[in-house]
Amino acid sequence: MDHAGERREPTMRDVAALAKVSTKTVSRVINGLPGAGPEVVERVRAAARTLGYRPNLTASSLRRSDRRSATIGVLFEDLSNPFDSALLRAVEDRARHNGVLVLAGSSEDDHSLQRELLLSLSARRVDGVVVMAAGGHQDALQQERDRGTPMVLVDRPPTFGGTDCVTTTNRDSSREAVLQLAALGHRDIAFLGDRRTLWTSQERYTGYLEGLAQAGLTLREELVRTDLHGADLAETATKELLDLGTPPTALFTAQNLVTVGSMRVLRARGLQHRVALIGFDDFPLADMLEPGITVVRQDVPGIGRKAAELIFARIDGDTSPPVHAVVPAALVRRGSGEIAPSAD
Amino acid sequence: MDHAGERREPTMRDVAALAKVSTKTVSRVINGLPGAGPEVVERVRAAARTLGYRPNLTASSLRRSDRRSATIGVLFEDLSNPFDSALLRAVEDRARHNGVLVLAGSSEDDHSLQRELLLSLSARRVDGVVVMAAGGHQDALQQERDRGTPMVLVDRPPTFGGTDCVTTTNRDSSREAVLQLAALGHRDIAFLGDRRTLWTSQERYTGYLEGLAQAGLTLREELVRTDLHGADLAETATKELLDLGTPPTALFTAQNLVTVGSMRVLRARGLQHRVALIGFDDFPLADMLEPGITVVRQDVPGIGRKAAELIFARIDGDTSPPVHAVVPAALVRRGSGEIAPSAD
DNA sequence: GCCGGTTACGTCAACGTTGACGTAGGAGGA
DNA sequence: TCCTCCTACGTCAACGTTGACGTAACCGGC
Repeated sequence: MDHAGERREPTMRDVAALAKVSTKTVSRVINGLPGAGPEVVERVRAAARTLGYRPNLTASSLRRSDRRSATIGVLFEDLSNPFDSALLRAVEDRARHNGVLVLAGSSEDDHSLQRELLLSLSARRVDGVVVMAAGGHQDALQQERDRGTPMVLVDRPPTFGGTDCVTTTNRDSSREAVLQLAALGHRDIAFLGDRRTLWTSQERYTGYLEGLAQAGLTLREELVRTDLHGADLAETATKELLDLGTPPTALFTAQNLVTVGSMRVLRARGLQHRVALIGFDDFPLADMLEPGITVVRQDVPGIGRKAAELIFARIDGDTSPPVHAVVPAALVRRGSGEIAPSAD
Repeated sequence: MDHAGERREPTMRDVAALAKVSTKTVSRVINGLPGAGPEVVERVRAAARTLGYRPNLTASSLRRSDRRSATIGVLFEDLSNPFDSALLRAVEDRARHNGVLVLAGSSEDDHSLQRELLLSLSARRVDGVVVMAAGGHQDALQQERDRGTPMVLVDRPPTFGGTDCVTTTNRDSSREAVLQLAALGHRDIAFLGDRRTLWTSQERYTGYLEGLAQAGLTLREELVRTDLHGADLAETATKELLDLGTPPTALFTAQNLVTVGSMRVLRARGLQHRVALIGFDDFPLADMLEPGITVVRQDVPGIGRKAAELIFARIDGDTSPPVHAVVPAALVRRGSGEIAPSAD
């Protein structure tokens, strides 16, 4: 069954020898090109089958004129994050449809790691990359872009020009969330956000400010907590907020894991029915909690589809001006965002 | 900034010309091999920098004797499933550590799609593959294995010999779950499982049977529902079970999405505090529900690490006998599995 | 019978890189 | 002084494949 035998992999030459034709003819048959008679085709196919021949795409793409590797790179922050993995899946589906495979990596929001991964992708001559840009400078991204690699940024726009990008309605949806809380009578609405270096965090914060302003509320600086990377930091920050003399009556948590962290604290203190909560980013089972968690839901498959569409268009030579596609998010009301301020 | 100019990518030849050395010397410098004087090294580095040279790994691995592509393939069922994506991340971390990139694909539990993806990986000459075998026959997997591609199966063992594999304690943990329910006094314990073609489903079902037997309970065939692929089918099945003349007082849901489906129905009927529930596979926020969901938790990072460890050992030439590693799962008690049968 | 066109092949070089091997020059030892 | 060994390069071919181009055989039409 399993032979550890170190035999060479069969090549076109081997197939050609067995079928008594030239390698060029084998190439024609394998690639389904015309110029081979029916019986020769059958002979070559049979030879390939008996030898267990597999075409070598790396050799092929090295030689071919189009130089395609039929592979794209995907560089997200953390592939185990549900947002990232849903996005990956959407891109992958579209890629498969084009006969393209996906090289996937997690940058952990570290731009030096992102740079390394980008170089690795570049060394493998991927046809294009879909990137969730790490915070901080984007020199490596720009450099790669400038070398001519088709590139689409998702979730966060580039700090340099000339590159397609797909984001969601971060600011507008955040404003909407805050306005909804204000409409219920909340005056002390806290903002809990991820790293300030992230564009999405900034946008959502701006939306928060706009919401407050539009509702005629004044900003209480001490209700703003940022740089909460991960649920643990969010928990700590939420506790601090609730321990304030005049604690917030509503929380706007501007990221996935931050929402989870805040939820944990509210539940631990039995406040989940008293303090309103709206989170940015949906997550599984948000509807099954008590109360259900009101969230701003991004259209993740939509974003992924759009990003894939753009990257493949660019790969196919589309040279139209760069696009910044904005895929709308929607407020999903489930209860936690519909709690009015308590009367005490 | 962005020049669409169709200029050729610089190669070693270009660098060599600029640095006034031979391509072989450039190769030595790029690969950090000895045999180049310090000032030549500097000259070559400078030339590479000015030209924006990037080594071409495909050409390199074509020519090199070890033939490594520094790439492995990962073929899971659905990369957007939290179990799969956590596994992917664990494998990816270990791969990165070895300077290896990951080509990821979703087989959707369709063995003909899996075959196609496997051929794609093979054409790219990946150094090895980590596969969650699709249900049904595994001819394509075996064929690939027999060609000498290092392979590790995760979650489900191979139906053929000679291949490493990493699974969890499906049967033992399922038995333990059922015994816990029986110990609380439950006599009508339902089994809800995924596709019967899946080895994990079969194992968990066997564990369920063993649990019943060990507790001295007799199997009620009508309490067994299988082939529930996805939360929707699970919902329907759960409703049917609850509508029986003598409905079950406890549910053992043998997969992720099945658990979610059952939970939805229990909540919709207000039974979440009356009908006991233990699920196989943990999921995010299971602890924050009311009641918390008792689950059998697999050690996903552990499984991923082990799988990665095995595949890289094989790639590095380890020829010891094939291993079937079993990573223990643990019962996590959160409430839903600790509900005693109601007295009516 | 001859000519132009088409079909079905084959030959050859090249894609970018590296292994095998060659060589010039200097260092070091007897 | 001569020989050996080492260092720092260079030359060449080959990895598996395909683009460009060559060619022999055949077909149809006049």
